Amino acid sequence: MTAKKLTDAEIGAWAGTIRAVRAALENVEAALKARGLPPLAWYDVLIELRREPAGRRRLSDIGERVLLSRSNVTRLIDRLETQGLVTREACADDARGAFAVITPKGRSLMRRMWPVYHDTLRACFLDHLDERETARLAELMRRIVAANR
Amino acid sequence: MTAKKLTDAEIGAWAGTIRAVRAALENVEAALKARGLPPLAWYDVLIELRREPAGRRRLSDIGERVLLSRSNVTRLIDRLETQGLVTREACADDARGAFAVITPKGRSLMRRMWPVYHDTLRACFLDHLDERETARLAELMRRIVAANR
DNA sequence: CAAGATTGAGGCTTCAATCTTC
DNA sequence: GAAGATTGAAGCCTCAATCTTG
Repeated sequence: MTAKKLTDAEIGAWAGTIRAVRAALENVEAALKARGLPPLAWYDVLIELRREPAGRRRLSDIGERVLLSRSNVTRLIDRLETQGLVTREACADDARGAFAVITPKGRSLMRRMWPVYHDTLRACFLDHLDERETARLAELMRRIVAANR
Repeated sequence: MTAKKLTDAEIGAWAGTIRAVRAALENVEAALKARGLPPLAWYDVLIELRREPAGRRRLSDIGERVLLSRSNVTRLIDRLETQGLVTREACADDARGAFAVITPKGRSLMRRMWPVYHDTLRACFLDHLDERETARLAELMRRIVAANR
């Protein structure tokens, strides 16, 4: 029978990371809402579309790439489509598939959301790390993500 | 007009941290579910009750302390109460308030959940950091959390 | 009026079932 | 049969309104 104990540093690393991410995300969501802007999850989808030269991506791709809410992509795209931020396009090679394509209105929304996202993320997270810590944190988290595949 | 750019390291630190936390949490939830155990949020509440000598805490306290889902505590406690994991108790000093009290069944559930939580957390997160990295990560995240108050 | 807690409504997520196409 | 996507049902979260007590 093993003890299954964690050290104080381990508890601090895990609980602290969760709390820090949550606090930053909550502040970003609050800042967006205060300006009448939609949730961060919308930005998260739109940016993945905008990364592509054609401004579009398969729905199945989106679910894998997105940072938040791996949830039902179909209905998330439904909501963006209702707002005119994306359109759906049939897929030529694979008739099962569908593309989501970012619209000019979608690109315009991103330009309004970015400053809010950027400023809040700096104030609530990035500004509290120096350059070396930022680089180390990135390396370390990349390692963990890579191990979880 | 400012550029509002982030460095690659900053993007990596932020996106990487979110992805790492999400991956670890998803793996923990999956491991619990695979063994027929309830979601981590339940453990998260129970442990806050068990920390107290009397095994109880005011509902308003719980919302502030819990790691995940700061959401509607009333209904979360409702679910735990339905399963016999906690009971509600009136508050003597303040008739507005209510306590949630962990039951023996609640303590027993925690003992079954902990090994799964522990092992998965190690495998998906903690084992990929050495001792120095763990300590630094804890310190750094503590700093960010403290700044967000 | 403020704080602690509960409730109803609406929105989002999750899960399983389904449909089409590969 | 497997993969991409959609749908219905059920559960959970969020928000505002409410009730009670300080």
